[in-house]
Amino acid sequence: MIGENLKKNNGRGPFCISESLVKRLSRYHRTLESVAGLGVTYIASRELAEYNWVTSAQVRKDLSSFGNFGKRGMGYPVEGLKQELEQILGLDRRWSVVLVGVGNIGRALLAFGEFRHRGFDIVACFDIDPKKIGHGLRGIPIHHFDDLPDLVKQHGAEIGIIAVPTVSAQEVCNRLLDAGIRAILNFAPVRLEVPDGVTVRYEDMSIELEALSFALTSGRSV
Amino acid sequence: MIGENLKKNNGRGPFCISESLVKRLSRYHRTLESVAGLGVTYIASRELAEYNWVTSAQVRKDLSSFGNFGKRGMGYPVEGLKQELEQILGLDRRWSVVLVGVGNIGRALLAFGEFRHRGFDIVACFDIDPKKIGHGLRGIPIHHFDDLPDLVKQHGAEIGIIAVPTVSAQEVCNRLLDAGIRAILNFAPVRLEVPDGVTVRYEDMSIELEALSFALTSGRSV
DNA sequence: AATTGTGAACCTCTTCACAGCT
DNA sequence: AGCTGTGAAGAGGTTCACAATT
Repeated sequence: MIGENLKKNNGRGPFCISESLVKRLSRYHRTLESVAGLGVTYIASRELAEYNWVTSAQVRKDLSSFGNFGKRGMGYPVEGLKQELEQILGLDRRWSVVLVGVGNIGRALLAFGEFRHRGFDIVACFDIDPKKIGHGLRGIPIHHFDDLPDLVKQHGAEIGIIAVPTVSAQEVCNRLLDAGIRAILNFAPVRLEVPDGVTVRYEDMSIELEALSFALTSGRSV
Repeated sequence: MIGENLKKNNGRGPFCISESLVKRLSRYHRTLESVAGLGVTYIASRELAEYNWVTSAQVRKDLSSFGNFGKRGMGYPVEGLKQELEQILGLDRRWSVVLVGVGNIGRALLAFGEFRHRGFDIVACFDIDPKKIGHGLRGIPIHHFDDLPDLVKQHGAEIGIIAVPTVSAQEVCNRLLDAGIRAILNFAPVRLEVPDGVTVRYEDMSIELEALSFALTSGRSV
């Protein structure tokens, strides 16, 4: 969905980037993190490609939509490219995240240390069940959902995670938008209605298992 | 990646189905489950489309790759189509799943009741940490990883979930393949090397947060 | 000699538009 | 009249292949 050459519209404009491109950039970034640890200073598109199961042309095209980061004959400078990707992806800072719904998924996400490690801090979580309020999990307090706006403002949170039952997801989404949240990770298996300028990503683990079920049943790979 | 009309190759052949098509079929199935509960008997492609944020042509094309399930002038029979999709997706049975790695993600998945609800039973889990062995979680025993082959056979498990650190993922994958597993859900952020006929799905929650980070940083939607 | 950056070709998936049923 | 099923057209994303550069 790249409308035009992004280099000519750097950081501006309403251009839509394909989901797959952003995911690939994230993976390139991880690869760079790990090879940087090994002392590698330059990496060719071919190597970056092998690690991520894409073609080298894909890597070059992906990177070239954001700038000319490589040196012909040498490849890409590992540290430099890593930093460029961090700027592009917004990984050169930490993000405050609020979590709504402390049921099975919610608790699982709180236990999942990887988010913090990747720069995303769950600063507060919310539920409507009075029995859950107050009992902090892993040092993160559980608040009543009504206190959402205050706490979002207080923590400067910019990302919301929805981990409530499907029927409540849209309502929770609306409240998050009211509180100023513009980016949502939704674990409820339902499409959310949001205005322009708000990004929603969907995480649906059951659907991945169903894809495996399909593959085993049909004998086709997916 | 639909090679040819699937109706003419029904259930046979090495045809590859696009990831997005399978996911849409799963969503259609869920929609049918919920409208079936409301007593609706026929549903038009337009309605099915609205629930899932796709076009009605997309719905018709998707379904028509597997058969002629609709009645012109009326739409699709809810119950009939639901059953067809269950057959196509392999959701007309239960699946036995083994989970490898009882760290944060592993425990989270065990706590996540949705899998069982959708027909996937985690029948055994595995770890290499002797301190964890034996202590069952939610009635599911934790075995030593060495016992994997026996228990896979014993339970007739066909799906494996990998929830171990990145460095061990490929090794665990190989052992799962040795044990006869042909479908894997991998939570480690690394591409797995597998032979033809094996399906791997990747689940990477951090990458979704990074996509949100990108959207907020760049002002572009994803 | 090696590797990037990129226009063009290619391929896959989505949407259009309408013939064909009910 | 209403809706499906589908060939054709369109859009978007990927790969090819080569000129440009170090």
